[in-house]
Amino acid sequence: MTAQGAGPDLGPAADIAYQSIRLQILSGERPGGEWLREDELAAVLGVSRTPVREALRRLATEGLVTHEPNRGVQVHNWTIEDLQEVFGLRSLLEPWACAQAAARGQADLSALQDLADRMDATVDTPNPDFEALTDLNNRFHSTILAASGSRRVQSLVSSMVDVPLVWRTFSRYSPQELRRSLAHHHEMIDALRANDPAWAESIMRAHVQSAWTSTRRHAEKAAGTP
Amino acid sequence: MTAQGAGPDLGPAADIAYQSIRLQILSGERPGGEWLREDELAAVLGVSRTPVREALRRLATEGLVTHEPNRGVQVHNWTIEDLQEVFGLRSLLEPWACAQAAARGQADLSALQDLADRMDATVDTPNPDFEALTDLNNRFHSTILAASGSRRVQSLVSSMVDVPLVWRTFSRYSPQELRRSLAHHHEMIDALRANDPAWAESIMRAHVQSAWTSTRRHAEKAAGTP
DNA sequence: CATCCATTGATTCTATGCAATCTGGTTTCG
DNA sequence: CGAAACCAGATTGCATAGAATCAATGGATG
Repeated sequence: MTAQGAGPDLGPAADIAYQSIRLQILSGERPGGEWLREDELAAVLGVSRTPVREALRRLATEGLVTHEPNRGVQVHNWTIEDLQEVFGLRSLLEPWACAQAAARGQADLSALQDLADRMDATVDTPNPDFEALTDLNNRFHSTILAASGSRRVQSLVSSMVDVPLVWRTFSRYSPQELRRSLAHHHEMIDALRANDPAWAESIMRAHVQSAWTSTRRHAEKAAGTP
Repeated sequence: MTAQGAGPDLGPAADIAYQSIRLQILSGERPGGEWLREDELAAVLGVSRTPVREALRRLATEGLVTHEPNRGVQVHNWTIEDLQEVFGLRSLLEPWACAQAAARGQADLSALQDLADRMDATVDTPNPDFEALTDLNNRFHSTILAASGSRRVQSLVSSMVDVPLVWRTFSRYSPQELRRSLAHHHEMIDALRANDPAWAESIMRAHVQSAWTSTRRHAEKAAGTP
């Protein structure tokens, strides 16, 4: 379960629809290109079409699905160019947010430390739980974004961070990449504690860039063998 | 009339509702803090509540209104901190997009030249039409964003650029600021023509930052005398 | 007199029915 | 035989009615 940081603030039924459809897409249950019919989703989820429509519109603004007027919505087909675009923006926004957080000095360092430690512990098991790892990672990044003091950048990034979740799963990381990623987290905490914006920004950028390299390699390999 | 670059892709009624409500907010007809009742808007606009709801949800994601569950939506009250946040993000995203456009070299230079020239002509009249100027300016920035090749950054910025329109009106610019702003536009075209990403990025950042300084001065003065 | 609770009014949220629109296949005409 | 018009099916878009929820008011009670 990927606990989302920014609550959708919708009604109960619309919230159910949003969360369920989003999860079905992220889990790969609804592959790219598939048409999402309002009727079918409403029946499956046990709600009416109205909240389903709201959820779909929201997912469209987040880029998870594309909405064609009078046609319907289909789940977005992710190309390498899409991933490059998303990581390009993340590598711009997240470092900036991290620098802001360092400058303000209001980051919840103990929470970050806790999350980083728990990620260490999760990796140090025989069969790491990559879902739990992803969840902890999301919460780590969310906490930093929250500390930036900009609600806008928070919602902007959080709508992008889980988008390539199908690709950027930790299970594809090499042990070396995994260790490096966790080390980045600890270094970020140190940079924040030192109130050093430049440091915080740099290490976050390195973090995102390295993730992009891993993801690209994975995506290119997958594109070669469809 | 502020022609929006990215079409909302909604139905006819929902589109009408979106455009109308958005304009009423931007024009100041609906002041900050006012509650937007679905019934009243539907009656005024001559459509049903359903498309009005869609429009409101969209405006909420764009930050023009805030949506409180089971309470309704009210138009956002803009603080100086909000403006700072928006300009901070613009000064991050727009220069990046400009650099991307310069690197790709696919910008529609003739269109940009035309827009910049028309802005010059508009300013060179006895009583400049500031609305037309704002429209041309929006289209100039939109064109550059489109040339960046990233649809995401395009929609991200376009949802922020017209937000503080009540504040960032050219009518508050001094003649010197106005000339400088127009000069920036021409310099951007030169940088794009030279395929010089660093130059393009720098001049765009200067452009946004100078706009922020003008806006801040105006906003602070207005805050002092409510 | 202050506080708590119930009731009321207004508004959003959900459900459902109808109209508008698009796709695909069939027919008809040149 | 090819192409354009057309009809049928399905799906979205819109409208409206009922259900759920919240703030506010008034009265009862300690």
